This record gives sequence, structure tokens and C-alpha cells, in this order.
Amino acid sequence: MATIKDVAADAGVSAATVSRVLNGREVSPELADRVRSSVDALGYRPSRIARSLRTRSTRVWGLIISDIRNPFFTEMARGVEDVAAKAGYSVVLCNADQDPVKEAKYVDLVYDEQMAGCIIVPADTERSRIDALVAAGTPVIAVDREIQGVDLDLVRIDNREAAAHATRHLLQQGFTDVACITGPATTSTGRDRALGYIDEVGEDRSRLIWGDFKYEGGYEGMQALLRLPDPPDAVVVGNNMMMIGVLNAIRDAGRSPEEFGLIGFDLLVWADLTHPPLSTIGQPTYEIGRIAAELLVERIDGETRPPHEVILPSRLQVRDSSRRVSA
Amino acid sequence: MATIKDVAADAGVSAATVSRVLNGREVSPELADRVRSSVDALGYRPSRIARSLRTRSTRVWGLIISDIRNPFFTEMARGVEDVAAKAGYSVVLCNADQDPVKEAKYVDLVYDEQMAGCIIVPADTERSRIDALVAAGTPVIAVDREIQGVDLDLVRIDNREAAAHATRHLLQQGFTDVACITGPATTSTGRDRALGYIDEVGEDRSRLIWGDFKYEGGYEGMQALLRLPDPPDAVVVGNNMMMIGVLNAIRDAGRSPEEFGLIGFDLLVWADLTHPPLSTIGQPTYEIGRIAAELLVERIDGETRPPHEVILPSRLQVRDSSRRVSA
DNA sequence: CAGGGGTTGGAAATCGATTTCTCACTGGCC
DNA sequence: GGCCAGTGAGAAATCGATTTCCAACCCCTG
Repeated sequence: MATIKDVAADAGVSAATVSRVLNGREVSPELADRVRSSVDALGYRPSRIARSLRTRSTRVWGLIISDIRNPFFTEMARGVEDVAAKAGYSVVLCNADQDPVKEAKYVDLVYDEQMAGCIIVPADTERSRIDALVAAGTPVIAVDREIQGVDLDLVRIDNREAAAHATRHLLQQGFTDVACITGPATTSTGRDRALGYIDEVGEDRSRLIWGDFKYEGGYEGMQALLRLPDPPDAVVVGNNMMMIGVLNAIRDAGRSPEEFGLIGFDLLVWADLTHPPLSTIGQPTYEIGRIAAELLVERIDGETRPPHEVILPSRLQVRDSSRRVSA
Repeated sequence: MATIKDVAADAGVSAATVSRVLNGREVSPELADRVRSSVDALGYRPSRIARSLRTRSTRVWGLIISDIRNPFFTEMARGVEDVAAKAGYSVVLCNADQDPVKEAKYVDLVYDEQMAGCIIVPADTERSRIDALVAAGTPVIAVDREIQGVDLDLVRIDNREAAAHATRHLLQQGFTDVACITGPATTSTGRDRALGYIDEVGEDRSRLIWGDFKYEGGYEGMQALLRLPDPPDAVVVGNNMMMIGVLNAIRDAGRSPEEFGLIGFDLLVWADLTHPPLSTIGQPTYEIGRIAAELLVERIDGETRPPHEVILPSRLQVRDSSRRVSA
């Protein structure tokens, strides 16, 4: 691999001049031409590592998500990536798999590699290793969930109101025993969705299940609900992965989804294809990523205003699964 | 951020000694202790950038996939990541979005960042920039698709036989006019699946559609099939994303999926939830990623045997959508 | 007791870029 | 014609690690 010295020797100039040409500093046209043709001839590409060491800066972001199998996060990642590419950054996508230990490892990676910034969906409300990163001056943007005790820009929807809206809708349709399977109490999203549900059904928590935002949590949560002495006739399901579990649990119990009022969270490309089609609370997923990325660009560029939350609108998409068909 | 010099000064030793302690070289126990307590006291973490510059090596892999929204690739990514983590590597997940230009950019990134290795799902059979990477000695493993003219380790299933199997199954069920929507002819996967289909139906290509492995391709492909003078009674659909498009096209045309024999490719978590449940050709997705990653580890560790293909078994999972119910 | 072999750890070179410092040269103006 | 400001480009320092080279010291043996 050719280095800057090789180019300098080939062009008969100093390494400093090569650097100046490549970074658009003032250099006489003839030297610049010579340098450029040497660069082409040698197929020279500057070492990003050497550049990073000298400039103490990188063109890389860490994007730490909690579950790569969840389309919500991958769609969000696309929003982040599109902005990053436009701004000249590469994105390291890290999948914490809902595991605080893995998450901490990736946060350390962002630190050790001196990445330019970080966007994170915290797996755990704990401040974990984020503190050190923030203390080192690395811009960090949170998405979907807050981290307790760490003041960061946060992009999310109004989860409490969204869950309340879903619950209200089911009640209005005439369902009387509405249950809720929400996410872990360690996530603000899980807690907020539980609160919204309680806002509507009152303090009766007998049908409130704390899940895990994974398939298993939905499956086991629904099994538990079906075992209740007076099982629910409708369920607000806290995210898309758990919805799959819920539907399978219903089927495996020999029941049919049509017997229940169902509303899920997040975009589901196949929501129209199930029987019945699933009502959902849709989040502007790509937008969430895009906006988080734009905030990160601003922070990297030196923006210093105090951290704030960006709350995006969610939207209840009514399909058949939440309609009261039978009396 | 503390540097190795700060630690050396604090411990009253040279930077060389600090480095030796941290990298497990022979150093007297008392010095080692002093160094370690200075490291802790200062919260020192070595700069990976400086280390990479000096050692001319990194602990990072590039994983270039063609569509991050496709669960097939994200599940594969998990397999890769688990092996990488165990071997002490971080994975940079790059989403080429089926775009050869984006793909080339990411290949260049792997090169410029001098990553230790690369696993790629080529968006395009063209050799693109991969050549330069391979020439520079970076180990590269291909997954799912080959790159023409570049000899690489490749992990995949037998796509031709899998498509043939699916087609055969539909014919055996009594469907007479079986169509196929495969992937782009620029991908070996798309071509092989078309070949397997032709193996069974013969040279009649009137019902063979070249799609794009995306939702749109499935939707438009199915629309085209429905417009034929003698439309098919069954379809082999070349991947999961296109299957969603196919199902929506059927519905939007006022028809029902039950009227057709349908088989899709790849794991679909919701395959059981549609009406009718979808028959699929399942690939060992996680395994594909895991094996590709293990091959990469071997190559990085100096393995020099000639590149070869690892062909993993696929499995036809018959659900209702491929069963002939009506005469 | 001298010399040789074997450790141990510090000084300095090194990786490949950027950037500061400095000097030579040009051109303009008095 | 001389002086000064301005500009262009090379030499060298720098980023933070690793690694080579070498000096110092210890121990053992003849």
C-alpha cells in the first residue's frame, strides 16, 4: 500500500505538499497536478488511521440498538445511515441484543475508537458506561428510551399517550376486559406504555403484564393472560416482536385471533396479511433515525444548547383486529 | 484522556514498560503492579487508533449486506457478530441497500480503515471494488451470492435445487401453471433460483419474472402474472420481501392467497400467521453467518487453502399455502 | 575474580498522516 | 535599487501506541 511518502517521492515534492493538495490547501497548480497524477499512478489512498491519530478525530458513528431482528430498529438505522452518509460519516451498527453487558462493551468500543458520536437505544435505563463517554465529550443522542440520570437529547414518540390511545380505542369498540403486555420496567418505553394503559383502565393491574419486547415475552404473556380466571377480551401489545408471540400463543391455545381485540406497536410490513389484519400504533420510524442523526451532526459541529426531547407523532392505524365484530 | 505517557510518568516507569505490562510481556511483578494501579487510577484506556497505526492491524470486520430490512440478513448478521465477539472483533454493519455504488463505497471503507476482514453479500455480480481489497491481502468471505471473476470462499445453500424442490412440490400438489418470481439476473442467487424452476417446468419462460428481491419487485411481478392471458395457479417467490409484495398484490387485485399455491424463500417469523400459513424454503440463516465468520477467522489467522464453497442444506417447510385444497 | 549468558527495562525509532515553523523567493512600492 | 509584505513549499514535530535495540545488572561458572 502506497503511503504519502511514496507519493511525495514520485511527484518530487514533500509529504506536506501532498497533504496540502489532498486537503485543498493553497498549492501552485503545477505541483498540484503532479501530485494528483502520482496519486492516481500509485493508487494511493490516505490511511484513515494515521489521519485519525493526528487529527484526533474520526468520521465514524456508533449506532447501538437493542435488537437487530426488530424491523423498528433496522428501519431507524436506515434513517441514521442516510444522514450519516450525506454528512460524510460511516455508521458502525452495534446490536446489544437487549443485553446490558453487551451494550456496555459497545459503549466502550465507541470510546476506545474515539468515534465522532453515538446514537443509542439504551437496553437498560441504567446509566451504564454512557457516563464516561459523555464525560469524554463525545456527543450522544438517545432514541426511543431515556437513560435515567444522564441528560441527553432524546428522540421518541409520546408512548404514554400512544398506549392510552390504543386502550381507549379498544374500550370504545366495546371491549370490556382490556389487557396490556408492555416492555420491561427497566425501559422508559415499557413504563410509559404501562402508564398510558393504566390511565385508561384505572388502577386494576391484574391484566398488566411486564414483557421483554421479544417474541418470548409476548408468547408467555399471552399464555398467562389466557390462564387468568377471567381472561381479557382484548390486548394492547407493547411492540411488534411480542405481537408475533401473542398471535402464536393464541393459535397454540387452540383459539383464534378473531376472538380478541388486538393492537400492536410499530410498523409491521405484514400487518395487512394476517387474519385478521392487525391494528397498530405506527411510529415514524425512519424519521426518528433521521432526526436523531441530524441532532448528532449538530452536536458534533459544536451545538451546545441544553439537551432536549424531540417528541414525534404516532398514529393509530385501525385495521380489523381491533374492531368489535361479535357482540 | 490519559495516554500511555501519563501512565508511565505516574508509575515512574517508561512507556515501553507500560505497553509490556498491558500486552502480557515479561515484566517484574512489582513494576507490573505499579503500572496496573496507575492504569486504574487514571482510568487509562489504550488508543485503538494509535495501536492500529503501529501494528498495521485492526480488530474490526466489515459486514456488507444488501438489505438491512430483510430479516434474512439481520439474522445472518447475528451469527457473524456472535463469532466475531468471541474472537475479539467488532463488526461494522454496512447496508448497501441493493445499490452497487453504495456497496463500492463500503468496500472502499473496509480498505481505507484497514479492517481485518470482510464478509459481503454482493449486491451485484460485478467484481466492483472487491478486487482491490483482495489484492491488498484483506481476507474476504462471500455469502449467499458469488462474485463473478473473483475467487472467494462462499457460504450459501443450493439455490437451484431448492427452487427446483419448491417447484416440484407445487407440481406434485396438482398445480399446473406454476410461475416463478426470482431475484435480479445480476445475482447468482436470482439466476440459480430461476434455473431450478426451469429444471422442473421446462423451457417455457412465459411465467418467469425477474424481480429485485424487494417488496416492489414482488408486487409488480405478481401484478404482471395476474395480467397474463393464462395466469398461473401457483408461484414460487424468490425471497421473503417479494412474498409480502406478492400477497399484497393478490389482495389489491381483489383476489385471495387461497386461490394460489405459494412458496416463499427464507425464514419468515410470521409465516404461520398469514391466511393461509405460508410454505417456505427455509435457510439455516444464523448458521450461514456463523460459518462465514468462522471461515473469516481462519483466513485472518493465516489459512491459505484455495477458496471453496460451503453449501448448507435448505429445508422445505410445507404449510397450507402450497397445498392443493380445491380441485 | 573475571568473563559470559540471560534478564529487565529505558531510549528511541516507527507507523502514516497533519500542521507548525521557517525560509526562500516574488512582487510591489517608495 | 532596496525594503517589506506576502506566499509557497520543505523540514521537522506531532498524535499515541508498539517494538527494536542496547545498556545495566544479576548470577553462575571456570
